[in-house]
Amino acid sequence: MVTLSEENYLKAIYHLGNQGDDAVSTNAIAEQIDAKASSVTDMIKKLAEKELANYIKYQGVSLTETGRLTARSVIRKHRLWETFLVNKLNFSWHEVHDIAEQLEHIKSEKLIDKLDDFLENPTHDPHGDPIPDKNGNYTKIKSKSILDIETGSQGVLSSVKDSSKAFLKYLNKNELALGDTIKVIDFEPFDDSFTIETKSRTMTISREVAENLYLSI
Amino acid sequence: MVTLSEENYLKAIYHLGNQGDDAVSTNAIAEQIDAKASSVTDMIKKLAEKELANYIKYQGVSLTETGRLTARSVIRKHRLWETFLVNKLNFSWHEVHDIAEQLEHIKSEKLIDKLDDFLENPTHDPHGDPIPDKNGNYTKIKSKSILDIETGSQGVLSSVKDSSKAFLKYLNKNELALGDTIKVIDFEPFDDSFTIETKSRTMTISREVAENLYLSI
DNA sequence: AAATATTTTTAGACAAGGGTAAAAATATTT
DNA sequence: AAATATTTTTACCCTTGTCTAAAAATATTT
Ligand SMILES: [Mn+2]
Ligand SMILES: [Mn+2]
Ligand SMILES: [Mn+2]
Ligand SMILES: [Mn+2]
Repeated sequence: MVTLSEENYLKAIYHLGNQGDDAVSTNAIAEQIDAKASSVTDMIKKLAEKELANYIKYQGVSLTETGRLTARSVIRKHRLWETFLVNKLNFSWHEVHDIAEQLEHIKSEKLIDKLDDFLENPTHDPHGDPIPDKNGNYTKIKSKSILDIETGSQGVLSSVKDSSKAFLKYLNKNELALGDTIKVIDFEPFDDSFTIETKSRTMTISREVAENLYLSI
Repeated sequence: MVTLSEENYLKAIYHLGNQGDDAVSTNAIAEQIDAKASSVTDMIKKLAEKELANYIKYQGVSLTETGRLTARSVIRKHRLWETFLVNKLNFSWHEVHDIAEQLEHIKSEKLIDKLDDFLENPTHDPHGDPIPDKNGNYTKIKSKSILDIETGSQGVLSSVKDSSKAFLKYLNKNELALGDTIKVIDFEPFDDSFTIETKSRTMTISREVAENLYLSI
């Protein structure tokens, strides 16, 4: 039995440490989870005790195979629930994270499998992130940040790196949505800004925004 | 802020004590919640401290108006989720209780309102129990247990008093479902059994079963 | 290579929720 | 009205998950 809190830690380690492969620092987890470093040390010990994590004092923590699979199962639930909230209940993509953060901890294999079917086995959540299948497998759409795309070429907005409410609301305000075709028109070295063109208009975005928009070519 | 555990206690007191009006004994709650009496005493004190319950030592506990509304809100969530599980995810009515027991604690007003709309504002859950509205109001379908119905008359199965897995599976096996028209054909005083007639067949049921079937005339 | 700064761990405390065992209060029998 | 039985409460204890403050280890500067 893995507790709600343990699930949150596993997810944090997974995301911070390249799917749990790389060692993650106590402080990094503390910031992500919004807890103190001492609390994180305690929890890490418990995860190691349960063989969900590999931990060497002062050397950071990574996930065992079981830990990784558990993390993926939580992520699967999180992303399926987000998809439900947006596709079925008509939430906007900036409203769903906090609710999914709760729903991801509901314990029932059957529930999540039936939800998956009900949603017609979606492969990506409302933020363009891939949804792991029952076995934890998924394939990420090959895409590049606008930072790494040559001027003149175009692609389809397939995911956003930052899923914070603030960024998603910025995109809503500027009528940028997943699936939109975006062409990179110009790069301005003075302030590192980009000019992009969408179906409806041409606009300038900051480096910070460009960095978070991923296009598939 | 009312915790998950507090919500479960409020619900128990509500159900055991005539919507929280009557004083409920410590032992009765302990049995319902599956906890020890001493734990119940502790929690009751907390609820009284938060002004969710009225408590006099050795005299049992009832709900305050706030406590009652909170209980109804949890019941509303429970029954809406059960409806979702049966109507949208195709669960059978005997499988949903335990999952709803978890889902009822998800915190989001907006979620439950949108779920309500998505389900097209159902008035009753899969067991025939009424679903309170946003304000905690509901009207119970007027119905009578088969025990209290005269031989020869008929009605529509509108709810089941016992929602246990065992009883619901018995009904499934015997092809009895909400909405079925049932006619009470005979009463046998020897063993208090009843003979009933449904669209498809005539069958004999025990007193214990009859007691749990509610018909609206 | 020291000195200093930062990170991580340890030690000790606390609140929530639950349990045991014994004491106190209330109910039921005799 | 006692005696006995049952229920409820109290007094402690335990686990989970968190925190603060201090100690220890590791990193970074000088
Ligand atoms: Mn979570
Ligand atoms: Mn997402
Ligand atoms: Mn519950
Ligand atoms: Mn129900």
